[in-house]
Amino acid sequence: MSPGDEEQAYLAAYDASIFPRPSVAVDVVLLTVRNGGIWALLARRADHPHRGRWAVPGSFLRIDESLDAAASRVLAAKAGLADIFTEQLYTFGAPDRDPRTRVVAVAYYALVEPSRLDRVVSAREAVDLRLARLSVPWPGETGGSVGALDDEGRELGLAFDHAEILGMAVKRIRGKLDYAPIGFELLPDAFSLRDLRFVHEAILGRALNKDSFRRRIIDRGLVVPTGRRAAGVGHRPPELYRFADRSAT
Amino acid sequence: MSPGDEEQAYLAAYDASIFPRPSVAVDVVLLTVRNGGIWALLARRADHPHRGRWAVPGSFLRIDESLDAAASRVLAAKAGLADIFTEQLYTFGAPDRDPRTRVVAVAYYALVEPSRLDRVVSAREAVDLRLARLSVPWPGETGGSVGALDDEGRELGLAFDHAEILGMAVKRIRGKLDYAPIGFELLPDAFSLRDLRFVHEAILGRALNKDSFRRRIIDRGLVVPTGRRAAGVGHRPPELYRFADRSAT
DNA sequence: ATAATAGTGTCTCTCAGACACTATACC
DNA sequence: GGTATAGTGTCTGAGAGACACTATTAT
Repeated sequence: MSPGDEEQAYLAAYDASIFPRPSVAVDVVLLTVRNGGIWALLARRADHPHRGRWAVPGSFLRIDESLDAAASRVLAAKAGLADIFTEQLYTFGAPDRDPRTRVVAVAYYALVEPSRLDRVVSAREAVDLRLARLSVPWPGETGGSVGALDDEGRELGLAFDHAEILGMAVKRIRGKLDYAPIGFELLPDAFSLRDLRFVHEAILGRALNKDSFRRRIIDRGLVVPTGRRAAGVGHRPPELYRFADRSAT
Repeated sequence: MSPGDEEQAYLAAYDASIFPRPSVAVDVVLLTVRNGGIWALLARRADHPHRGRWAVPGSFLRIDESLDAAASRVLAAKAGLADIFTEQLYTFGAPDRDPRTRVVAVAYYALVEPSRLDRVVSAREAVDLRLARLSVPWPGETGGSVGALDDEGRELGLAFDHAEILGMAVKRIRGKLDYAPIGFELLPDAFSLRDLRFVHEAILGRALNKDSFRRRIIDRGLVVPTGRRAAGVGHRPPELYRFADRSAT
């Protein structure tokens, strides 16, 4: 028996069903920034458990699908979105996080420009799918649970451990903002430096110095002026910039 | 039927077995720093697949065990270690990463002072369990695969996607080093600033400025002098410091 | 003209790197 | 005393915050 045959025989005899297996779900925190805050797409649960509560969109992982592919599938199915910045966030695996059965949830986060979401949310009746403003009760990158608010500023009931998942997403983008060009994912192709600063301020939850922000962004070569200016803004119109391809850096 | 009863009935009727489920494994990259390099604990695989190749220690997740608990269990079982700094790293889920069956691997990394590992590795015959120096072919936080070397500097064959898992661990600790006190996890209770700098240099893979490193560490209040000095070093003995409890900051 | 924001120039403060200099143990 | 490293003092340059000042458009 050659080593290759031996390995083939081993694999053929391997019984994958001897250990009880958890289910694996992929949940995607779709984030955007508008009105000075961070907003997340949430779906109202139609079924038990946690029926009527609001949940981060997700799906069980298919048996021949990569984790990244599952995240893309969730974004396409729940929000009709493709080509979105998406990154793995953290994996949640407390034994009792889902009362049905053991579910290990691989969480992702995705960033999208708000105008691409307006269509998504208005297409539904905004009853079972909505954008909710996040309320972050901790400063900086402390971490912890994060709530979601309805239009009147009341806390929405969140399903499972999704307050923790939202908290991890906020912590992550706050941490990445300083060294990764993620602000651009939340803006249209052309934007003023003021727009970009507002995005950063919303994510960080604090005001930034106007002048040093401008200099930092320009000095790092992250943006390129387009030569166009915004119009009809009621004051001196700002130069519009676009994200500089990182290959230029 | 009250809402509570209805939920109970739903959960009782829920059949968790209708979807095929992947296996979930927890792999732990146990890292230490010595001789100017980063070293990882690797186990030689006794069985197919990848028999004879070197793998990051791991185990299948038990059905009632949290992910963190599984990581601790792996450290206790494979290295006899408890109370080690451990943190979730990334989840690897390519459909073909294990030829036996679909396995989603939740990777952790752990940091330990090298003297605590000498016992572990010498207890075995160093045939099926060893520390291997990592060879990192990329600068900074670029990311990518990382190899492991034997005592003669030859590449060890790694199992599965474990070169990628090692790479993610190195990328993570390089990124965390600047803002998190992880260097102390790799040193005994009392250490000189020179020792600490060598740990940082080994992790980052580049030399650091002696003077500014000293000032940065002291000015941030991360360390407290013990009043003791190292002895028998052949030159002026350095002050020994200990890690300052972060509550003091 | 006025309001409002865009955008520039300059000063200061902090921090990292560089480097010179002194200190101290072991040989 | 020589050697090797510990530890301090000082200069310089880069970058952030603060602030004053000019520029430009809508009303």
